[in-house]
Amino acid sequence: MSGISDQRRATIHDVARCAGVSAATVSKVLRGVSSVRAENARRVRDAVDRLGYRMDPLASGLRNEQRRIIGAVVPDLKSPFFGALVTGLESAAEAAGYTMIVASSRESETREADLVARMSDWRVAGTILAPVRSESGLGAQRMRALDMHAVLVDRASANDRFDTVAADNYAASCGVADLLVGDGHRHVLLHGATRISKAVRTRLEGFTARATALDPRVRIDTLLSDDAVDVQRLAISAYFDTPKADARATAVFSLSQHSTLLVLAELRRRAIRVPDEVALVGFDDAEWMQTTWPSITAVAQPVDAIAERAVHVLLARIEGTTGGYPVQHLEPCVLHARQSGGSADEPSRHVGGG
Amino acid sequence: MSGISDQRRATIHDVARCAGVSAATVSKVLRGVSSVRAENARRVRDAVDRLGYRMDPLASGLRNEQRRIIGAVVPDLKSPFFGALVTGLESAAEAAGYTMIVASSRESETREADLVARMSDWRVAGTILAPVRSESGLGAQRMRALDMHAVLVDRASANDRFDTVAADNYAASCGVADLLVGDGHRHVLLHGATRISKAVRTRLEGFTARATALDPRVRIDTLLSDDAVDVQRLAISAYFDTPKADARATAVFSLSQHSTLLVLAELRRRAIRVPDEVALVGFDDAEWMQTTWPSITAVAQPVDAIAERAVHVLLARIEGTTGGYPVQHLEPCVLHARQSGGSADEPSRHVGGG
DNA sequence: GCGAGACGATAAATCGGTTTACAGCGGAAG
DNA sequence: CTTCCGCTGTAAACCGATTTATCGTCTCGC
Repeated sequence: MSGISDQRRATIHDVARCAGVSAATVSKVLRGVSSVRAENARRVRDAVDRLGYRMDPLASGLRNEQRRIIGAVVPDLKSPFFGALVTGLESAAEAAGYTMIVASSRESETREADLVARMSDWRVAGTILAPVRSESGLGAQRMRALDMHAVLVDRASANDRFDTVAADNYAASCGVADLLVGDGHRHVLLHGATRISKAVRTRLEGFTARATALDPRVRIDTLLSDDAVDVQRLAISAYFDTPKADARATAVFSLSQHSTLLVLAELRRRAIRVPDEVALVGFDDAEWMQTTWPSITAVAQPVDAIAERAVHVLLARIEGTTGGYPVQHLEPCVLHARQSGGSADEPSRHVGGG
Repeated sequence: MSGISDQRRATIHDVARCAGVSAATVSKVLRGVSSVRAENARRVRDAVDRLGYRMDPLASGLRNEQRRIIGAVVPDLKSPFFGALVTGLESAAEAAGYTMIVASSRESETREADLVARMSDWRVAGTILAPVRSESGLGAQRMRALDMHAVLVDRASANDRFDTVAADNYAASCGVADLLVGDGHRHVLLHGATRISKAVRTRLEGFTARATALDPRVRIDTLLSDDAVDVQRLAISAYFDTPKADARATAVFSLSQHSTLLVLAELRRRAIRVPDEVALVGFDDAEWMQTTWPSITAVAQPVDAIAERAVHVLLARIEGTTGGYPVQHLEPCVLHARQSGGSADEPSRHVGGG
């Protein structure tokens, strides 16, 4: 409050006095507990309106062991993926009457562990953690030690202590294999430009397994690194430098958004026609991929579904309605077939799920 | 807490008992107040370590009028700009010993006003609002009514009640005019694809004023709309359809990131060479703009500077070290001259500031 | 008419800290 | 020797809600 207008906020006692009842009665009315005479309830509501009373959510939770707060820790708020995730989490939490506290670990595991501890300081009812590395990283360890309610999201697979929610990377990559191999490609380049997280590894495995199953003769090259952009660019360039056309892939499956961008730029610079000479399918969709020309065929992660599922699973744990062992949830991705993938006119379709 | 391990968290009273002093003394030690004998301070710190005590930030603030919390309300967490902004705000707030509570208004003004009120419920020390529309929108009105400490960022210009912090859109656009007109362009298309916010209008005005000042004969076309993508695409296409080459612009200044993408895609589809036939400069930089080919000349907004400034200005108000009228802060942008702008070999340079 | 039970309301305890008012103590000044 | 002051430390009040224990009242059944 900025000094000038010096009227204190109304407290529950002010409301009680104004309505001629006790604070306990006001509390009951406000939280919808029965056992209040209709007449008194009305007077309380009148007083609330007249005084413009609003409950202090902090004081409200003070006496309870847990507060109606859900913590969220994500590695990076700049990325549209986590931005969308947080937005979804916020909606779902709000719908359930919880406030969200968001913090970014900025891809640092020690910071992640700190933030988890800070969430515990706030006596959050539960925490949703998108780990920097994996389900067994520092943050998850800390949560285990602090015996917190939590759900691991995105960069996490099955865990023996916490529920997990993630995109079905494996199935989605199988879907990409179906598309490319089904389209006649027998030589594919898998390109990964980010740190090799569990998610990226799973994508690689899914594609390889399915492609090999479809046709054992399929040839798969891989180009993985998390070097600087220039180095990676050179690597891609070198790959496509090969004189014999049959020595290089006819399709690229890029395993992350960043990777898609890099490959695309390099193909353009070399004036390789997409998809005629080389088809391109990317993991992780982005708005610009519909807008470029050619538009980019990509796997869209079900970020809203992940967010909603994560909150629901967490709330179930908090309320104790689920018991027993933790569950691994996989949400189906959607493959948006656009121009760069080759075979056009194919509708978007769901791939995988669990 | 998940039930099994049933040891309550240590409270300040536990620490006091363990150290053989009173809770008040522990409180003093913890908050670095002097007037505690060195011997006692040591014993308190020992007890804190032994018990693993951590303060409850909620209970801590309960007695004070304000709590060490800063609220942030942004229109959209999915956008990298606001994601980066929030990350910066979080860092700065944390460095000052505050916790941040972030909420997304999802481009809705009524929701914005709701969130502001909710921040006030939390007794935040101050709020940083990136308004959906402008400095006179519903959120700012509510903050005024609630007499809150606040700073408006990004989509806001001078306000008679709150300090504001934003990128220096005007000066940056002047810089773009310098670049393009200086490069010989005498016919420029200004393209805006998003809702016409105050920021976009300012960019337009800055460019027009400077370009006209440099050479009164400069011709400026404008294409502004917030229609659906397809409609906009058609509009751009139509613009470049003109048969006479001298009837169309030789350079495009796109006023938002989305707009840059749209224009770029359309130029590509029509196989118009960038920058040879048409130069392109965009407002708002993105990672992909360095990676595409040609790379995109763009104005980078000083998001970290904005965040840091916003927090510092807010803290100054909270602590009452600034008085008098609110101040409008403009942070200088950086123009990254890359390939699409034409004249290469020019280093990035700061444009504007205040 | 009386005890039991249901119902509504409230005073008081509680949560975990901070702040205030005051007390004890030792040294310096008068 | 007394007084006064500054320095430490503590008990108690306080913040704004929830929850508990208690109490009065009314009704019902016997």
